[in-house]
Amino acid sequence: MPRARTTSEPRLRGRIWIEGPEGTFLGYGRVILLERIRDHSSISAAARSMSMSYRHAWDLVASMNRQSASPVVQMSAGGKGGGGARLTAEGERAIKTFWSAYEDFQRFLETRGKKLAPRPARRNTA
Amino acid sequence: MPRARTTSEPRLRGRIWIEGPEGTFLGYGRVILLERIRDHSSISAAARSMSMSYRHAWDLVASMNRQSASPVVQMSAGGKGGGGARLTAEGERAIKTFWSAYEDFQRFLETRGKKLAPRPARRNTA
DNA sequence: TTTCGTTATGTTTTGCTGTATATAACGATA
DNA sequence: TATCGTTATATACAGCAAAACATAACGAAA
Repeated sequence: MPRARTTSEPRLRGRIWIEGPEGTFLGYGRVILLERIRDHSSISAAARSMSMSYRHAWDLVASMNRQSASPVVQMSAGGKGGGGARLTAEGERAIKTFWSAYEDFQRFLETRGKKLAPRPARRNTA
Repeated sequence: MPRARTTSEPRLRGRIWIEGPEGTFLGYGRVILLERIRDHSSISAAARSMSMSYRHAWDLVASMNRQSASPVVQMSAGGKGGGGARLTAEGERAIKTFWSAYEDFQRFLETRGKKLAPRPARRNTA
């Protein structure tokens, strides 16, 4: 018995990201992380809030900092509360820059998706 | 010693694909595969030509066929030459549909990428 | 009926990405 | 100086997607 054929209106989807010399510099997940860091003033708290391992979050921040002209997150270890992290002005700009492009992209997907050639109605084979 | 900071003009990049009920229906790799199948009249030859495992290629074709109103590739096992595969008219249309959206997307990336806020020249800290 | 290269399909292995775990360094404050 | 929760970093583990490997089914033609 042949596998069932399941069709539906095809939908155009996609992703965008901003590349730096190491590969990805800013993407959807990284920007969410930056926002959480801004809100929690802590990489570990930000990671916890989105069920991401601290290790992974730290690596992402390090990658972004390396590829940015000036750091997007400023960290400090030790001291009151054990330390913390702070989103820099450059980080704020990075967030704005990405969301702006992201919104334009969503609009592109929406409008271009409507132009996908619709399949013709199935001809009667009887 | 801190890690080297390596910056460069940020570049906007991305991917698009057409989704069906199972997830991806058509993407860049799948379309290349369809073109190779058309050119070689064989799934295995197409897979070889792009260093893809036959198993993987077959799975992709099966996925596309399941999600299309009518199959994009017609296969036959046995017979002269062992059998083969043939791109259908629906498959031809799928290729055209994807490349058309893909080209528009590349244009979007190009034009929108230019609008990425350029970083200000580094201020002299001396 | 044997041969041939393909389609068809199951099983095993590999490689990558992120998670989990552990430990040291840090530094303001009590 | 002892404490505390964070940053910093190494190493081991897990999950998943693709690759690799193995084999059966197929059917035209010799």
